[in-house]
Amino acid sequence: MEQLYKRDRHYVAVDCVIFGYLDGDLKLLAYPRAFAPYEGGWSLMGGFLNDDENLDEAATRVLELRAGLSDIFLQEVGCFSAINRDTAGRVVSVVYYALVDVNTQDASILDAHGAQWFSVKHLPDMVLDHKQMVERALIQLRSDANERLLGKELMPQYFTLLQLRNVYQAIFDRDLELANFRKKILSLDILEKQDFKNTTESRKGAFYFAFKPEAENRVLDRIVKLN
Amino acid sequence: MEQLYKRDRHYVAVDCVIFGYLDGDLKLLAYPRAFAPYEGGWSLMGGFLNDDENLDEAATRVLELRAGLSDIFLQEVGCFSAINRDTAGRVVSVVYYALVDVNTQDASILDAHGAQWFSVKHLPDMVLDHKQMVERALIQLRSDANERLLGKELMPQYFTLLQLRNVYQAIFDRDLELANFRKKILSLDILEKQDFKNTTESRKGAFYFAFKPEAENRVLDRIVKLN
DNA sequence: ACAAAAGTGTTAATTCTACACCCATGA
DNA sequence: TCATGGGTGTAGAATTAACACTTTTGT
Repeated sequence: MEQLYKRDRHYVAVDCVIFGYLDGDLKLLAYPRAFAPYEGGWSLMGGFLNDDENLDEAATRVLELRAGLSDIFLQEVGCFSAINRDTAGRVVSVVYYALVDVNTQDASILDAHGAQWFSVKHLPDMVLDHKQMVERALIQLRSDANERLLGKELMPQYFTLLQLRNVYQAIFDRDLELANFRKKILSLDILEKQDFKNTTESRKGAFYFAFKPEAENRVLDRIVKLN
Repeated sequence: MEQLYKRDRHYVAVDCVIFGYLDGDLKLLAYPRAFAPYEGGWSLMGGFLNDDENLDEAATRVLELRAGLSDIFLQEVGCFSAINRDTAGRVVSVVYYALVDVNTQDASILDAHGAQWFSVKHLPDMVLDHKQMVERALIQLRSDANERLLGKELMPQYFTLLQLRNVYQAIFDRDLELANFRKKILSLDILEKQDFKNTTESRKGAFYFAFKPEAENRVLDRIVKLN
């Protein structure tokens, strides 16, 4: 082994881009930074990597302990490592995005930290390079959503196809024909129709669907066509 | 700022999955590890991150100084951070893949390190978690190649459409109809036909093409259909 | 009965696929 | 002229896109 002790060591952080779905569009959860410099500036939830955990575990811990979000879908986005990206010292940050169902999470713990949801279409100014992190996370999310049928994580266990379409519209920020979206999604053979309906949004009622457990992570060719 | 000095610090490494195209298939460049443990085991080219460089710079430096490869296309793949992934200590590794044109690189410096090209279809056993790194890099490469028209980096400046198809066949490890590939690629409006031909591979000669400089990084919907 | 959302059907346009076929050239 | 890739054309299948239409049910 090369002599490790002669090498530079670095602070390694994780920063979490927390996405949620609310009121028809995709939201980012941002926190007012609790310490100087830039105290009070909008910031991602983050924390430092410890010796006794890997990066996934660190991100999970940060979300659970510091944001009160548990059992969350997490996906690595990439590293931000510019030398002066953090004014307080050299920190290599690994960005994750998280998808949370806004309704099943405890709002009080978010309020306690002063957290706020922002539409990704109107992001606030953010501390350090956090806005670039959000932008890269969004690109990654779209790419993933195109080949994986996400949405499970943003929605309740049972949902209607209209609700799923609305989530996809929010993720891609574009209109998707409902009739065609239905046919496309159903042809993927990934959802299971339930025998009960959601009647809160219409007289007729829309059948609920749920993800087939096995099919959850199947890689698909393409869900929404770009261009 | 939180008190950085109370946090754990970590060795951060970059490991480079070097892909090349040769004899009709995609190759990986592997090196015999020069130090214990696992001395002599096949390994990726890697190195540690210094305080005065970012990760891209570290990867570039490693390729240049240690592998003799300059002016190389590099793409981040992701982090490997399992606590015991490196038996000599806790090292967080960031994986990159590199695409190199085998013919324009100096073979002697590779030989000097005992480097060898392996077909990605028959990878050797590798040290630590390097084989998983290669597998993730390959997934990333395929995904990128599908939306970016890579190949520029694996081939000479001027190339025929047959050569480009052969590279794509190697990347995706599957046959692609030449006639349909031609039409698809040309419809993307990304290549510029030259007015001279390659006559080494046929009597008739095939026109050379080159990438349009502006279009280089355009994001495309999909180049090869999966399934 | 009617309004409103759920869900189905239909058609045209586009893209994919699999071939057949013609072209240019050196030997 | 013939063998060999280079390059084009085309027909059928599959997918996509746009929009019309039918169904259900609370009021």
